[in-house]
Amino acid sequence: MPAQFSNRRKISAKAPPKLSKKQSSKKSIQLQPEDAQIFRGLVFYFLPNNDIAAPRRKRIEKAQEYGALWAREWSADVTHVIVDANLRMSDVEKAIGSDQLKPRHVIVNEKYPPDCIEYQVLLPTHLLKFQVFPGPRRGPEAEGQQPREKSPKAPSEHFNRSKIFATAGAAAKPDNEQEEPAVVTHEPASFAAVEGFGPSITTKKGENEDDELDRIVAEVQATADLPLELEDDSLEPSSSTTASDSEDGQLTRMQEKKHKRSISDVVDPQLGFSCMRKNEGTSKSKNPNLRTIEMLDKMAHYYDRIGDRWRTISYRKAITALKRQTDYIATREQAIGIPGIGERLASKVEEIACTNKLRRLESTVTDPNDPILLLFMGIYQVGLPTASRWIAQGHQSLEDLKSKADLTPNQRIGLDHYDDFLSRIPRSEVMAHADIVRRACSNADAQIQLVVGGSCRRGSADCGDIDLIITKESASLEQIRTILVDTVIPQLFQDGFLQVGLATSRSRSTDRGSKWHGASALPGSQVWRRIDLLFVPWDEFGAALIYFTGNDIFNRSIRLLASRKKMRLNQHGLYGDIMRGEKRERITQGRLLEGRSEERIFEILGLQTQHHLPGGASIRIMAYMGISLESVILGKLVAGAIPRCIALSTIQKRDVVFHICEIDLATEAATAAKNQTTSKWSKGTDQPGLSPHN
DNA sequence: CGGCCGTACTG
DNA sequence: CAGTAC
DNA sequence: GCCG
Repeated sequence: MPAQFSNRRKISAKAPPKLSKKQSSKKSIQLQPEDAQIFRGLVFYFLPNNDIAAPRRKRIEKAQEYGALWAREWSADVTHVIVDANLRMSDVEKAIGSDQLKPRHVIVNEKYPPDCIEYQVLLPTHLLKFQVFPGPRRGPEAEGQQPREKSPKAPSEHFNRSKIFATAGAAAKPDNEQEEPAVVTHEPASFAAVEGFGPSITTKKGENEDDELDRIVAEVQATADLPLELEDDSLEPSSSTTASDSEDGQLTRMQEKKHKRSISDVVDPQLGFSCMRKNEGTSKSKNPNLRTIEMLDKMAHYYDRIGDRWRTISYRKAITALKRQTDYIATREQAIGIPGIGERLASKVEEIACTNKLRRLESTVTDPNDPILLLFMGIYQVGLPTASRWIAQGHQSLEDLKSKADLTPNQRIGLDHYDDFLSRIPRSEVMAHADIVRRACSNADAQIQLVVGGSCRRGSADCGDIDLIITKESASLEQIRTILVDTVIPQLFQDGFLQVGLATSRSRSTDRGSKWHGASALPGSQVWRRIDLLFVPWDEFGAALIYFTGNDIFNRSIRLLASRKKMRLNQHGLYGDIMRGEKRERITQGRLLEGRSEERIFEILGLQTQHHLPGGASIRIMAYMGISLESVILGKLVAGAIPRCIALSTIQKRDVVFHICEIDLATEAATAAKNQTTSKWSKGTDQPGLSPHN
């Protein structure tokens, strides 16, 4: 549905017929001279979005004079939401729908346009004066909230002194500091934190689950100082200093009293949990660093937009690291200890903590093409080069692209389903899609196995797309692909489930195709979802699981780790005896070390997964980034799917987080024997790869 | 200072 | 090959 | 951007 715009320039100059009908504006708008049109290319959506009230009408007209388009209805083209002063963030969400609000949307109050006009420039949008305040009773730390200004100095000094034994409790709150409510939430929040990961995971949590969680967390605390060293630390020997330094900063008050270097020195049962339930639908993330993360995220997007790949990665790494901090990071010293955060980022973290803004960021927003670039890059199959080219060609809106730009077929589809592909998919819907595909697979071949990968497998409450890993015991890629391509996929098209194929390895070599990217829609739904199928030969299942589960940051880390160990990791397997040339370029293909077992691959890489504890229990560790597999297991644990769980905890080593699930071996063995074939967890979220390895 | 994952698909 | 995506 |  095309948006309705009201702007004389647009209508008269280009006169697309479809836009003309809403041209009810009584008096025509007097456009300012071209070079004064600071809003050119921007699309404003006002709230309330009408010109009934005289002052607002005035503002709207003014904005249009300076080149803005007024979106009469909400649409994908909207770049800015201009909110009346008496409205709050909650009103915005209510009016537009929080699922429609994307990070790329600039939300500012009514003062923004006139101020910009006054200074004849697009002002930074995050300035306090332009901010729309959070709704009533939303938690004092709700995003966009302004923490009280604090002295930049005080926290730093505090930290210098208490570095060694900085516990979270002490660290987060210098004495002279009034308690930041968000920080205090630690305890209660950490319990609630894990909620939402139950097997059914919808959005609501039952109280019984909370109770379960309480119990489990209590147990973790009870057993948290088991003597245990997972020192192997494949990375480097000198690690212990840096590692413990950074980890010390993350200890919770629970461990305050411990002095020995027992597990409690490195284990924080809450660590990592914090990122498990990020963006959980309505309930906001409780991460105390949310504000900082948002700012850094904007910087990352900025660098992405200007094509600075490596800075983008650095920022994203820092964000990942920050996300799993349970404490508010307010100072350079504190931040610099975190792996992935160096001096420069640490300074920025402190700046954000102290001033609640980032000067560097404000100096970036001024390019008027920025919002358009962002808009265009949101299209599936459109990156920076393409987006820039289009802008250079004069395209200003999605409408322009639709009618005038030359698009590849896939880009056309991406454009037609712009909102669909950019919206998040609730976990429950991901499962529903997976179930449909699974059923179709079963009909074709009962032995086919299907695992949901991607962020879903990492435990996210919602996902950007649907990743399905498809394999079959003892089957080759060719066999699996044949079943899918010849039978399952055609059937799913016929059922009306699959809508289109986007990357299907049809044109090229028919032999080695291993992926199928397309779009699907639930019966009765008009919403198209991006769905990726990965065909995996049985022997490569483990490697494929890693590839398709890790986020890209995790995959890069673990592959880098492999290459440092003269190995190579890809979606097919882990290879050894790799010879690399001058610039790390590969000389030899290497020989296959392991491909089938996810756990074995971790083990070979030195990310040991099995440890034995005194008392006959053992723990199994999977090393996914931040959030993991174990989050899924954890959900199952909560539901009692795994009996006799002794404890759960998490350890961070550099930039890898280990989630630990301690399980009573005897019970585990008995259970495993009983359900021989995975049936226990093979419902969607889970996979054989996690079963005790044999 | 130089490296920063390794691969598949499209045009 | 470049561009895009995972 | 970070890291060695």
